[in-house]
Amino acid sequence: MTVPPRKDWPEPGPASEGGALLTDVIIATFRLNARLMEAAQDLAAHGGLTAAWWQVLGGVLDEPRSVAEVGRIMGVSRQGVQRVADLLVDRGLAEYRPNPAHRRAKLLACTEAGYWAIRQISVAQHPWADKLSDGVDLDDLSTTLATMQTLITRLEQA
Amino acid sequence: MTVPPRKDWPEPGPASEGGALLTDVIIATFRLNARLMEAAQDLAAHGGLTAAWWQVLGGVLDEPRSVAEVGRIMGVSRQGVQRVADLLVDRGLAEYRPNPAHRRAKLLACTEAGYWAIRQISVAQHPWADKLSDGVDLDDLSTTLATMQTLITRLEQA
DNA sequence: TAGCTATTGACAACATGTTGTCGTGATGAC
DNA sequence: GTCATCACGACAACATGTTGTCAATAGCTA
Repeated sequence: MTVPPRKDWPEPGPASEGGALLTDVIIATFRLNARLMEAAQDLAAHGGLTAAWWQVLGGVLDEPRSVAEVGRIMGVSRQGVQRVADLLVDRGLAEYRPNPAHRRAKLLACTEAGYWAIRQISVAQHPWADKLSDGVDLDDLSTTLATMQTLITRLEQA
Repeated sequence: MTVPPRKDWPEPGPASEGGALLTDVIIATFRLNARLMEAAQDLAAHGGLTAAWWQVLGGVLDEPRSVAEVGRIMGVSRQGVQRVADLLVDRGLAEYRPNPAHRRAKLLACTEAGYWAIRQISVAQHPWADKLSDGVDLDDLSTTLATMQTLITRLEQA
């Protein structure tokens, strides 16, 4: 899924100065998210994956998990994870293993081919992240992170 | 489309300090985007719209535009806009008008019902934006906006 | 043990958005 | 004026993710 940039988000300018600034931050968030998802697609392609496959495979890198568990971790419905997981198993990037704790809920595990694909991606990702952040003021980056997390916390409380 | 929060985005930590901070900013961007989209859905519901409908309708608030033009403005394929536009016309929130410059490419225009729906949304949106930004340091918000825009610019250049 | 409840996977329907193809209409070069 | 090219809408196929429903399974409680 791709979230496109919103040029004409219909904002009848909020009264407060903060509200006005926030509006621009919201628009920037949408645009930045779209660009980052594009970049994620490009990076994932280095391992022969899509961003969605990368995400699911990333959820079982450290240890095998049930499909529903991966869904919970990522905040996605288990049905969506299920479809991707079946595709990954189809292509040999992951496999289902018997779950000693639950007969029906098999465990999804990353195969050697899966780890290889992830490794290919990280090789491309490393310089990408360094290059993107190069020259950006560290304090500014910290402030940005803290502010975004403040907004996230407020939105999640409601 | 909803972009879910990534708890386990597979990052083999970049070497530079900036790269590491950037990784957290990226994760925060995904989470914030997801929360904002949820909020947009809630706000849009106040006008009986979905976020996608709101977005398309917002693209023709100031003046009628062809479907392809709206798609370009929003960075979405014209086919996606077309589907939503047909739905909006179906429900009387928008209408097609003859295009003097192109016989086939009708102009999508907002109807009175459409403007009313948008108005309903803005009534709910106004206090929402003020409340979300209330108490957040204005300088921090400015820094956040500038930093995000820097990242966007870099990503769009490549 | 028996039964209730929550979790899980399977399946279907749908929403949103993308890409590809095709025919029509507009535009510019000659 | 004619023709090549491009823009646009229509249609189909597909990708991704959601919700709803159902049956099987685990776990808890009486």
